[in-house]
Amino acid sequence: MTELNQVDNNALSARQREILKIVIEAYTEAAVPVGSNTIRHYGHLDVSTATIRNELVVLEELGYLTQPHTSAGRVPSVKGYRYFVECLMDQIELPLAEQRMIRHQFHQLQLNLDQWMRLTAAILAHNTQAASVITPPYGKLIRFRHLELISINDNLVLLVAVLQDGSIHQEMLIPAEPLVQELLSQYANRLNVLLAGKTAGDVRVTTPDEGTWEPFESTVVQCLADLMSTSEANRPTSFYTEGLENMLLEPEFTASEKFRQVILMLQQHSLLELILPRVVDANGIQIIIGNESDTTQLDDVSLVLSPYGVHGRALGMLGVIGPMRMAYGRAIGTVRYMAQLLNSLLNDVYGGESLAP
Amino acid sequence: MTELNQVDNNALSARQREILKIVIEAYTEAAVPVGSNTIRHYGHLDVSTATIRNELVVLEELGYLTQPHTSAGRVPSVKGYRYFVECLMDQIELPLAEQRMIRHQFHQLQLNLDQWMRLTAAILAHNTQAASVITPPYGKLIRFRHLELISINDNLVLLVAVLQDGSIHQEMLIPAEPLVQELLSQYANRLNVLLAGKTAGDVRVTTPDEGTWEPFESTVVQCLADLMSTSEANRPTSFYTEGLENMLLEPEFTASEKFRQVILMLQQHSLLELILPRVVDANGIQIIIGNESDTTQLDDVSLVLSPYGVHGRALGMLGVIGPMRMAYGRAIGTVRYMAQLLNSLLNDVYGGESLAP
DNA sequence: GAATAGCACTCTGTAGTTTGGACTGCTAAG
DNA sequence: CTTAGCAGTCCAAACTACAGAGTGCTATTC
Repeated sequence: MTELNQVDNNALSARQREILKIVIEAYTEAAVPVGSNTIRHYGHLDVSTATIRNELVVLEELGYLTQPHTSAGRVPSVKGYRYFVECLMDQIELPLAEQRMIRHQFHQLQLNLDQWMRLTAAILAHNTQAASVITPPYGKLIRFRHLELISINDNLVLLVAVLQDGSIHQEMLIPAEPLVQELLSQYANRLNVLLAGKTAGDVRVTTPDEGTWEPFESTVVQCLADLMSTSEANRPTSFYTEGLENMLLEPEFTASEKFRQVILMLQQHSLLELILPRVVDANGIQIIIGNESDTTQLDDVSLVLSPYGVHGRALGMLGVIGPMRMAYGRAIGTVRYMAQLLNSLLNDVYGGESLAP
Repeated sequence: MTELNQVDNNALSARQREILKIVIEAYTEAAVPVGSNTIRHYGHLDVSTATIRNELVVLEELGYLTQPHTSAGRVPSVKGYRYFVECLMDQIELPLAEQRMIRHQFHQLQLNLDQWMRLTAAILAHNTQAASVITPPYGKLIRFRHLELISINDNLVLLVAVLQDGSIHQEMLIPAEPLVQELLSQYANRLNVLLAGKTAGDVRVTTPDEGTWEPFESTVVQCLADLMSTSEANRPTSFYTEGLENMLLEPEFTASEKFRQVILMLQQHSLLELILPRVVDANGIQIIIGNESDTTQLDDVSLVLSPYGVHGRALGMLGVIGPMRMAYGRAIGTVRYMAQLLNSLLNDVYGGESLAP
């Protein structure tokens, strides 16, 4: 058995894996470097501390652990965390009672994506004691579905556009001359027929069956096309965050400079530019630990993120941001459940065939 | 001259005012208790430090200054700041060049309240190096203006409602049985005629001229009334914040616990419940310094807030949150300008007579 | 050869002490 | 009223001493 493990130089023995797991779990709890004594008592390991120390040296040489200084305990490295989440971690599913409670909270809401997102953010933050993040779902190649033109006053028209990913957009337009509601409704009808099911590009080049657009119709088409391409430009303009205050409770962030980087990153939306595409293109949960991302801004945090949405049509991202020593098991369980829940909610609502191209 | 001041025991002599002003300005800059020596050089005061010290004792006895400990310099008290903003402060108007630049940024946006609010928050935060806050404007007694019903799919109808304060609301409804768009449009027309100009309460009790509502019409009326009363419940559900990271740069917030309180307060929306009514009911800029508010959560910060909106119809709040030693002059100048700017933008758009009841 | 007991060594964090400096308040003189 | 001078207070930074936690190594046991 043991020999088998030693054939492959990079493989860890069962005992080494056990020790690595204990180090990570203990460090996650206490945020203090873990020494051989702690390890021995934590997991009822029946070997002496000297033996454990020998193994620690090996684990350190292999890069799974680091030592802040001689004569301190060990701290997991990024490589250590990575190995942990891939091979050692106990998968935690959200307890059924909790699942039921969460579903209950959702059923008390109306059919409003915004409210769903807020609740999701709140639950994620509360459940993981970390900061949470959620973007709205956005489509890749969105088709037009329906528009309305509403006269607000003589100088102002409200354009409401519904796209096939279920998103709703509103924009104010200023007509060159006052237009009565009746005329606006005519325009809307004509446009609805002509543009139905078209993509942004097609919308832009559409012309009427005969004659040309009225000036205001041109404005509307132009605005609609812009709005659709922006939506496609794979960057939701906003996202919700909750639970930032949780991070301030962690010892590694009381130093405030690291925390400041996190806040900055959230406010600059660099998360969206850098991480979102990666999460949405993957399928399943993405775990990004410390410097595995390409930004130094994220060097001191870990992310557990999942795509969600109506598959093939509109995808968003949700997840949590926490210290590298976050409770990955719990975080993953919660993120996975929330993503599934939103998936099914969205599919119930927007998933009917009638939305298909 | 001097005697005149001394007649009233509570009035400060010109020199005392000068000294108080210097203390506050120096403390605002350096965040370090201010001693008699600093005062002498800061303002080219032509008296000895001993004289200044005598005056400091008086100012302290009157409650304008405090001493962190014997043999430290003086720090302004809440009363001191209050006197400063009311009597001593140099009013700063935003430089014209800056005003122009800001207007320019706004003109590049579309007619979209959301975008205006974001830009405002960004400008406020950047300009004052503090955190900024802005709520949407909300009405007190809102009247119905227009609605549209849009069929999303067989089981889903989108209700878009425009109210007379210019706000737009959307809600998803599930009809008991599938309804075609044509029928929905009929419903919408009928409702638009019957409900035009009504308040939430009136909407709720409206019945058709003859017969009764169709079941789905009832649903719509119900939903509309709910939505309008929520809007009136004088609590915007959301607001924007920017520049939180600025606060972390201030020495008083690196201690993180105070900062945590600020974040908590923002996320719990207690700002809305506690402060918003007070700001909106007042007219003009409100300055709240430290414990002048009723929440201990705000004890360590100051707020400079202003109402904005279409007067008598829809009001919101905007402003900044910073340390008590914030640069009040600059903050007030910026807040005032942004409020005026939004006022005029909103009035241009929503202010036409056609919106009047 | 793997596991272990024992021991010397290293490093940190904390508590106690010292010292320099920045102020103040008071007093007496201008 | 103003000011120079001075003694006294308090803090913050620097230094020292020390206990505690933990390691790595070596000699020994199984």
